Amino acid sequence: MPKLGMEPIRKAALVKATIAEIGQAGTLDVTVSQIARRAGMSTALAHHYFGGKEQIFLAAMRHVLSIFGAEVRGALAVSEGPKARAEAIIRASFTAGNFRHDVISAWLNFYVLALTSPEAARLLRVYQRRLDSNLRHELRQLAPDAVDELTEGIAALIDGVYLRHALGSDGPTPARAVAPVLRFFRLALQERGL
Amino acid sequence: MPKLGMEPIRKAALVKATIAEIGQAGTLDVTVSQIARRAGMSTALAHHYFGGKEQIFLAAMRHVLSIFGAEVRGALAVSEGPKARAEAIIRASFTAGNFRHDVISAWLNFYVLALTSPEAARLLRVYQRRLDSNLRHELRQLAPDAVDELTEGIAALIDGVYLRHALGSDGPTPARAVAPVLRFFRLALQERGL
DNA sequence: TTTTGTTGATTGACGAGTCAATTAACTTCA
DNA sequence: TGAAGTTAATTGACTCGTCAATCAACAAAA
Repeated sequence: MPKLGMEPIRKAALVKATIAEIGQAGTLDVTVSQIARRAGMSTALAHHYFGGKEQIFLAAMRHVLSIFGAEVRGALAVSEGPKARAEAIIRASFTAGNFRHDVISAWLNFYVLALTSPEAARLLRVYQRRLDSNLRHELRQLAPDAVDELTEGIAALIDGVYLRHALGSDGPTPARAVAPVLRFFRLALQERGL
Repeated sequence: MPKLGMEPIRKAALVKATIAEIGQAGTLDVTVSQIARRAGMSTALAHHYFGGKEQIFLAAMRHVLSIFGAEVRGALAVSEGPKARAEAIIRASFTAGNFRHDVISAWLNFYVLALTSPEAARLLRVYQRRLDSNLRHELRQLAPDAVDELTEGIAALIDGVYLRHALGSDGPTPARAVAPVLRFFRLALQERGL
């Protein structure tokens, strides 16, 4: 049975299983053995590859973050002009994928983890900064004198709307979620005659 | 030691200890015995009064929520006119108390818990609805045709800004946090010539 | 003496991490 | 080519710790 080159395959399977398991449990309170079982291997092997539970979680979070980053880059690649590009960034935060139950679970638990795990806090800051600087780059070209305000407002709105929809009683509705953010953005531009 | 009428005192002590303990741990992963010890009693007694761990947490959350509700009512009581009252509601979400480390911790963990505990989800919805209807009541008098948009935007902005400041690298700064929300509010009014 | 308050001790379950041992695939060199 | 040696993959069984919950029993008040 032992084939060579299994490491990346197994690691990927564990990451995927971790996200699924956290999604199903709604908590970080999932056992290594649950994760390992879902990924089709023994607990010992999970430990062998990742070293410990927290490192499994962090790998899973890095994965979610990297997908998100790719989506943003993808959206930017096909958008021209600062206004369209800013809107693309906003939209990327509200794709259907980001509203999958397990992804929501991962995000919320990630926030909590960031309260205590320095490594998680670092990762989170990377995400925040990237969103910030992406937005800022476009907004500077639209309203140089109000970049800070606008960036702060839009970034916060994104997080807030996401949170409300993720936790809302009526399930997540990606399409409806973007609306308020875009409205704010356009209102702000309009006010400046753009 | 056994004095009568201990129940409310013990319960209050446990609630307070729970919040403190969650704050220190940053997680809901605190043991009943840690809580009980901090509250100055045995684990058995904690179980005796609350029945179980989850019920202790929920009591703690109800407490945080009720304090928050009281603050909003207090702020409303001294504000006249829809504009001032709306601003009062906004400001109430950003009092120093809400940015205490342990309260932040409680909130984030509460969000996570709401993903799986129906009772927690119910409580959360109570909070969300109250904020919504409070805002809506004032906004209707300012801009009847845009109540929905405005309420949604402001509520989301409150949550988002709170989240960002709670998790931001530079510690929470209540004063700076309100600014973007008030800015948005005033901008929206101004746009409507109010 | 019944009710309320209180605890130490115990139980039963579960979980993270470790280890020794097994298997298969690759490598080397006689 | 094929025997001997090396390394990656993999696991079952085990350790050690922890924790929620229960219980039997004691103390004080009413």
